[in-house]
Amino acid sequence: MPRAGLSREAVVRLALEVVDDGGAAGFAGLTLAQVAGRAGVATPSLYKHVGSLAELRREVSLQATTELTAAGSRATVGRSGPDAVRALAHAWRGYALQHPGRYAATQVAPDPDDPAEAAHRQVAAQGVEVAAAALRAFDLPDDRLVDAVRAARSAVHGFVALELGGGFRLPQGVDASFDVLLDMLVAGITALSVHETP
Amino acid sequence: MPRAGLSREAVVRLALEVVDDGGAAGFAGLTLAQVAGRAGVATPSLYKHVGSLAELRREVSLQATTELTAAGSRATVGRSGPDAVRALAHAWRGYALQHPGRYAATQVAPDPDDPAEAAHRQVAAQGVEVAAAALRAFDLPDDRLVDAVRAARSAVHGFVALELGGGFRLPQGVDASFDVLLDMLVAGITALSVHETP
DNA sequence: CCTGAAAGCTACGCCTGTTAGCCAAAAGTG
DNA sequence: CACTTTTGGCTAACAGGCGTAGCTTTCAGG
Repeated sequence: MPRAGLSREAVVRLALEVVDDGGAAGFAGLTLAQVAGRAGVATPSLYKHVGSLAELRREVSLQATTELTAAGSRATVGRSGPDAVRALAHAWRGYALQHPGRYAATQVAPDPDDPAEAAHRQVAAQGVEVAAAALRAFDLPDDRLVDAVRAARSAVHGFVALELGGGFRLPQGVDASFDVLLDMLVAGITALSVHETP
Repeated sequence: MPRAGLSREAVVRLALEVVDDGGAAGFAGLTLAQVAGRAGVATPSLYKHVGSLAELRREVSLQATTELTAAGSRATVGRSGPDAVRALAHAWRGYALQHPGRYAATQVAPDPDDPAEAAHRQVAAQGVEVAAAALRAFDLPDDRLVDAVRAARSAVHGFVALELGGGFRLPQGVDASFDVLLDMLVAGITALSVHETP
């Protein structure tokens, strides 16, 4: 009986394939049996490379969050102000539409206390950092910056979540609605900065 | 052996208890075994009242959606314009914070084709109707109204989803951030109506 | 070449949901 | 009141999930 030549990285890669193939429910439907099936291996064999299903899910989540952060960072380099906000939002939505399963994995917040999730917390913080940097040109004070980042994340995540969940019945005009939402967001952030000048 | 005196309604009620006790993950963690445990009954006995776990979940989802729609409707009677938008948003968030499990149940969109989910589709449509009515005073044309409703749902749902999921690390200022988000939303919808006057 | 670690495997336990079939309790009927 | 039918429980069993224990085989290093 020859070996399959698995490794921790290979198992995570196969898990990502399973998540990708499962659509928006791919992350919730991730199962060790499916990963083992793709690897051509019996399920318990995976435990030689991964501690548990929960750990594998954390690994997938970390990978997806890293990708999402990178996409946001890539989209905003060389941009500032409203341009940066729109580019960031489109990058987020684009990632979510292209990788619905991975995007769902992105939305599990890491446990603030678990030391095993330190890396996860760090990359999540980097993502917020990217958003904050995109808003730098608005010159907001710290507490308003927090409000603005939260508003941006809420607007985009809410839209994408509803879109992926089938919450928008009329398929037409979804892109246009997103642009309208971004208009509101940009105008709102701009107003925030204006009101701050004494 | 005495009977437990169950009924379909009683099973759904117990399922709602399980969902409530499970926090934000209560809906995902709903299990027939837990419901049976609360009813003091063996798991297979539930099948005399409910066709499957999926059907029970649909029932819970229908109930929760009905409640959320009612809360929105109650909050907006006698209000219009920005006042109505804010009241609706606060009603949505209030329901989500008070009943995180049921709110999660609210977010599963009914299958557009399944005839068994006709009631679910109807009450979901009523919820959108309530939102559209709250925006009536802005006098938006139809396509802009769709954009505005989507923006409102996206902003509030996104905020609540991140809040419940632990996405906001700093516990302070969350209420204030929500109010800032609503300021942006109201201003954005107002701007939509202004731009429409030729 | 030999030894030991690593990577597979099977078997098992416990948890889900679900179906089948049995039996007693309740409800309807002459 | 007695009898029959329906109904709401039960146990047994199966499939499929995660996870553990222990065995065997492969591979790498001395």
